[in-house]
Amino acid sequence: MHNDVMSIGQVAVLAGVHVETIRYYQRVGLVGEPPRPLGGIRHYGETAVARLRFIKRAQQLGFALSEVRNLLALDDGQSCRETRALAEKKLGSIEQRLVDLRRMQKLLKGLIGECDSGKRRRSCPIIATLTAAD
Amino acid sequence: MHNDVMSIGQVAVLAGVHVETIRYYQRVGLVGEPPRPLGGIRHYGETAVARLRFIKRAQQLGFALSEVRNLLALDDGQSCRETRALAEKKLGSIEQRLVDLRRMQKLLKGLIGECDSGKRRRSCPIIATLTAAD
DNA sequence: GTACCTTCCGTACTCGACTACGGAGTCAAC
DNA sequence: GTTGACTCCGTAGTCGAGTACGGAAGGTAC
Repeated sequence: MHNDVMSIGQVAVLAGVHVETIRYYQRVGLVGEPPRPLGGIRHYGETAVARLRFIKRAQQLGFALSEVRNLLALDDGQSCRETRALAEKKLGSIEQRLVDLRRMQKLLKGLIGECDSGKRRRSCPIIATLTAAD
Repeated sequence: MHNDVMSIGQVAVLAGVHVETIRYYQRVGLVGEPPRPLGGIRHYGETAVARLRFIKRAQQLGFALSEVRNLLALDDGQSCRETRALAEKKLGSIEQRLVDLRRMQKLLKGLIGECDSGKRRRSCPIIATLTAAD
């Protein structure tokens, strides 16, 4: 370990992803494939692990792979303004999603509360709301 | 309109969905297909519109079609307890999603703030964080 | 009666991020 | 020298909720 002659399986373990995921990233060009030494097995280094971790972290922040691709292009760390712009765009979409989810949460909570209050004896308020003519 | 001899297109307009969506729901058994009068065109009634609206409303509350299917089975409005249980389960998953998104929001905000503070001159804090060895 | 719109029906495709499968080759251990 | 694990590679399938396509038949307006 910690050298430059790792197999794809070792890289996968270190990066915390499945081998198939690495292959998939290679297919879509998110990570490169090291040359294959004459019909042998490809050797990977620490940088491969680092790149995979980068991808996984970005995903955890909510970035899609297509966006991660852009982030990787800014990997030199010199283009802070572009990176910041991507982050702000993502933050905006997350906040929109939060708004939507909070609305759903509120509605559902209200409906569940109505069930509890037992005002409408005859029919379930949730079903009644879903069925409402308007 | 407002009768029981509507075409699928009229139903679609009234329910606010695409014709293809109705067909799709028919395929997956979410809504039924009225009989086809001898090679002619199927007639739909108000109940079809109501059912589609029910589905759309449930979706807006965050229910997946597979869950809507369960809700539809409780459509008599008599099984308030089961309905309530489904709503609470959904509420729970929405709240989990809210937790996740708030975490992302916080992290992203922090990173963007670091960009602004300009503490780290040399490299973009966002990239640096994504790249971090640990 | 014909041009045009809609319906009917089946099949296939979309997106995103993988996961599964299968056969062949490679490598290390025993 | 063979077993068994791992790698390589291509193709195909998964999930959810539709969307697209295309040909045939039904219905309507002029």
